[in-house]
Amino acid sequence: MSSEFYHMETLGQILKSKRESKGLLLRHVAAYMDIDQAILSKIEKGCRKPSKENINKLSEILEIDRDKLMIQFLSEKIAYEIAEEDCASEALVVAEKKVKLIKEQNKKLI
Amino acid sequence: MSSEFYHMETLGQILKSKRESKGLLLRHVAAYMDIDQAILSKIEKGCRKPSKENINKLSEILEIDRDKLMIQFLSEKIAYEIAEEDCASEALVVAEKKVKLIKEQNKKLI
DNA sequence: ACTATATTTGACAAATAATGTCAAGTGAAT
DNA sequence: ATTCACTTGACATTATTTGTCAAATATAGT
Repeated sequence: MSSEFYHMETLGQILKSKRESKGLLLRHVAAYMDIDQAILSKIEKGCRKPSKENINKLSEILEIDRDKLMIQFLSEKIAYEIAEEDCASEALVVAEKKVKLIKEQNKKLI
Repeated sequence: MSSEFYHMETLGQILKSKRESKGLLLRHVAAYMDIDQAILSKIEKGCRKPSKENINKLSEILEIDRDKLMIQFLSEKIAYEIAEEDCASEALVVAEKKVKLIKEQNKKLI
């Protein structure tokens, strides 16, 4: 039933497998991103959160759709933040409504 | 169409209206919570995030269902964090899947 | 096993953000 | 004008995040 999610890739796994499939070393990618390779290693290992700029650079050099990476990044961050709460799922449903509302309001301002 | 959300109350509004309907002053509630009343004022104004302990105390003294407050709190935090992203809604859908997965895995560990 | 190279890890400092405290400020009611 | 409730901003303190570096570990070739 939940088996479809069992092998859900983490952001780090996506990044690492893509980097390796392109034959790039940590230092190549880190140099392009202008960060220490230790940080990139930790991002791949999931011990460190990438910044948005990191995400942008990674999507460029690894040729991964930026939205795909960003969705991965945001969803991991959110899930990690709230998973311990019993009402986590309900909060997400309400959050979706709020996001839609905020977006509509932003539209009107343009 | 989105009018049902138009008057969606914020956490601060819920807290303030409930406090006032109970005839409590900021300093009463703040004393019970063991925080400076300036902080409580900012929480009601939305300029300050309450801690989980704050939420617990508030739900007690204002007699608001703790889950209702927590959902309000978490959903606001999440929506605020990601609303600027185009892929915010998609991220929330993925986050829900991840939360469910994490919860199932936690069950198995018990 | 030795070497060279790639990756991972931990310690530490620096920068940034969250939090608490306080006093001055605003506004409404008397 | 005084009082009371609330709000705001400045400031210090504390916690968290971030960057840097070197040592440790793993991996592959010989």
